[in-house]
Amino acid sequence: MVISNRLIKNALKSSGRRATPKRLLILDLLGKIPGHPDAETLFLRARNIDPHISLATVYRTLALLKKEGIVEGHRLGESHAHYEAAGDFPHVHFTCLKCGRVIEFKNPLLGRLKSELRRKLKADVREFHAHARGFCARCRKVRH
Amino acid sequence: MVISNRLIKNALKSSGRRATPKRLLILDLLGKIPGHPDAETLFLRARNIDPHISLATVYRTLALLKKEGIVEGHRLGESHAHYEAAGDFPHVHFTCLKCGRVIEFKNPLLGRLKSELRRKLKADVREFHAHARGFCARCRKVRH
DNA sequence: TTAGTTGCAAACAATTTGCACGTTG
DNA sequence: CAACGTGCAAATTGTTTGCAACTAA
Repeated sequence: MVISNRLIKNALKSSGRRATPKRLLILDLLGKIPGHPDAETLFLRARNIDPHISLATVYRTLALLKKEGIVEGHRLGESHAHYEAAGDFPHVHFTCLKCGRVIEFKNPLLGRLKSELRRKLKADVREFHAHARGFCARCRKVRH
Repeated sequence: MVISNRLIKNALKSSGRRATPKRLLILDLLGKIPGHPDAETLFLRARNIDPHISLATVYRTLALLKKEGIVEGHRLGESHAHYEAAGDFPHVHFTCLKCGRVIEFKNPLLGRLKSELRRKLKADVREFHAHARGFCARCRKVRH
């Protein structure tokens, strides 16, 4: 999910925010790093390009982009959050308890579930996310 | 979701763990406290009954019960975890961003999604949880 | 020019851990 | 008695914040 810079600039500008190089960099990395990087990973990767960027800026940017609905944060592991560009086809995140890899599972049932939720609860659903944990096909066999 | 003490005792004993009064107390409270209490709430409630219990014990017990598959922990808000007895009919947790209340939404699509996941990924799915955030029917009208 | 942004270090909140003592089987 | 459980305080982890300096519109 890569997001065009112009779209972002407008989204930010319209709420009085600035599209600074650091913000664009973080967003760019979010589109380029495969999987679902956490704040630390984004920070390290960003520092290769902009050596003076701070972890605080990464967190502040992620918080901002989340508020704008441009990125989503999920707690895939136990402790810290992982981020991804929003707007992709709805999917379940499956985390393997042994090897740790995250598999995205796309399925139309998710979209249906979301609309059911909207309809039955008469709620304005802003975020929707499903997450599963277990042992992936590979690891379930070799689990000591 | 109340869980019988005998079941627990056996589950714990079989893995070399002891069914201590403190552990049974916490489990009992998990069944009795409505909604999805967090560790702090459980701790305060437990202290009314067993004044010497510590927060560390609550956390250690929750971790243990989670490993045994007896309770589930979810990150409903942003920061800390909420807990509930496991094994209930699968449901979505909807959190209202304004009033904060949590609504459980039961729907058969969830069960179907879980089996699809199992089947397509050939994975051993241990936990499955869906979570939504937004504005509930009441709050969406009055959102200033 | 001025409101918005950033780095740095300190603050925070939730959770975990080391250790000495208590408890259970 | 041997292994497990617990309280306490200290440590850790992930994230947020105050503030002075900086920068984009």
